[in-house]
Amino acid sequence: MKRVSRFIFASMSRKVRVRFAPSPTGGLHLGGVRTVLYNYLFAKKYKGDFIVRIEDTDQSRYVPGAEEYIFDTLKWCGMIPDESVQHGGDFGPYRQSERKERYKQFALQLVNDGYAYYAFDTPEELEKMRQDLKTEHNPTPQYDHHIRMKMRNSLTLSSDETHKLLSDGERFVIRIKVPENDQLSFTDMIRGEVKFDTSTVDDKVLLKADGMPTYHLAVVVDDHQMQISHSFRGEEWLPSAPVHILLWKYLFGLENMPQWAHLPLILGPNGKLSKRDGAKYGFPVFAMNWTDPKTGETTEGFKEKGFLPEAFLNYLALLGWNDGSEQEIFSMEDLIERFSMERVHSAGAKFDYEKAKWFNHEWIKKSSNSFLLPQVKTLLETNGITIVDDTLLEKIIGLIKDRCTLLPDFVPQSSFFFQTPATIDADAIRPKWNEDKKKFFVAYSEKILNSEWNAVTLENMFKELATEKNIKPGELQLPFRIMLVGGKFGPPVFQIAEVLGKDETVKRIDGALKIF
RNA sequence: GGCCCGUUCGUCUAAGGGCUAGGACACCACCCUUUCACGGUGGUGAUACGGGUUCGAAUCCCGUACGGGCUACCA
Repeated sequence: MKRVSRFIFASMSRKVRVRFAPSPTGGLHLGGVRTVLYNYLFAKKYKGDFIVRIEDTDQSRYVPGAEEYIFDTLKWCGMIPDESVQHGGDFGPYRQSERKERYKQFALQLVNDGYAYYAFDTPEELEKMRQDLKTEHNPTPQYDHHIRMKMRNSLTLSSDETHKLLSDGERFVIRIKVPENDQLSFTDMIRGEVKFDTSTVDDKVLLKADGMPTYHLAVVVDDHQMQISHSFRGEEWLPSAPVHILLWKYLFGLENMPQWAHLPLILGPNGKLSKRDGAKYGFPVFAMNWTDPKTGETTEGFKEKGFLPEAFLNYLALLGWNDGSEQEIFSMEDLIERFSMERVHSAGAKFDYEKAKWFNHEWIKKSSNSFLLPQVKTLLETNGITIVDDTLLEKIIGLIKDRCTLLPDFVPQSSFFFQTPATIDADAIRPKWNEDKKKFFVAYSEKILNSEWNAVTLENMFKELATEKNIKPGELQLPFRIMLVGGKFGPPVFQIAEVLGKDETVKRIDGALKIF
């Protein structure tokens, strides 16, 4: 493992302020949630601010409901922003579409300083350029220093022509003028020094024809104005880092640039984890259910699948990070205490649904019955089981939680406590069933009618009677279970009887005896 | 194609030059349990390859291979 950031913390003099900057274009997937988590942990660890900024500069990709969804997800995860569209703060607005004018002003400043230029090329002209220059060795020609002087922009046009086009209202963009032979580098908190040769960097658009900034301009301006100290984002942003370095240099000074960490990607079973393939993988990719407002199609989320947020985040935290010990179960408090960016792995990690489920199982087992109660209760009620006695349900939860990996498992594991089993797995008993056993149960159900009602007594009476009748108690337990539960599963059978109560137990024995 | 990032059991990972390469998930076996689980014990299983440097390399350097990302007026 490469560890690089010792000196970064030494130089961490300013207040820690980090931001999660999602684009509201759909559901929040695994990778996004982990990015939030690392931001959140880092902020809380250093008593800093966690900011959520909505990056909605692409109006064509605006999806209604997506912004709300993001905040709902954060709430479910228990990661509450200190500043955001919903939480206020001194550095707003926190929606980039509402900061439009600021970006333009900086773009114009760059033009004036000679670091950027107006470009009037139409989409058709750009397409033509790409087609004309395309070769086997260069399948995707870039708008860069090689060709900028052959295009229609303020570098090739005279000052008068440029002004005329501008005053005529001709559509234009502003592009950064990337220098030709510059070596750029920065120290990534996870990867160490990363170098770039500016000759391979293209003249990215900074301000679009609709007046909106692109990500490149907006992120730099906002990170500066919001006084962001550390900037964490996915590895897919690494190639555009040189553009951002240049902008920091031109606009606000390299010394004010946040420390960067480019997080490794989370991969699916066959490489890149894609939002669309959620159903195909057989496991969710979104944190919560997401319904596409256009198609009406719903993609299942971890929440609805039955994950506890604690477990979901615990697993995500470990996907690319560990504290060096062999501990795997971490609460949010633990994570805040132990987290460090320098121990984040640099390689991508494949998402393992089996392990995710294991974490959930662990969290269910370690959660108190009362903590689980409201969630299980809701689940049962949506499945048509009315809960009248919370104390009883709590007891039942304690009996069955070892057997539940996902929250919905509580339904089949507990429904027989509330309803007479709809089906009885009689086939499991019939082969070994006989008249003696039947007589045993007739006698047993009579005997327990007058008995003290607890698991221990029930079990003792069961064994005594079996011995009396010369039958091995073990051979009778499975039939008894089937009578009460309907199948071969569930907690110890006498505990089930205890919870069921005298009347119901006797009733189920009688009912089953008619079928066998 | 170019640029950037990466590479330890199937998967997530530990090991900051000195090891029988450790743990977890999954899998298998056994124990516990006359249900299903939990739990316990054990097992299968990895340093991509080739060169250096060194007494000694998973670890440092170079190359190769492979994987991933980026290459939009998307983020």
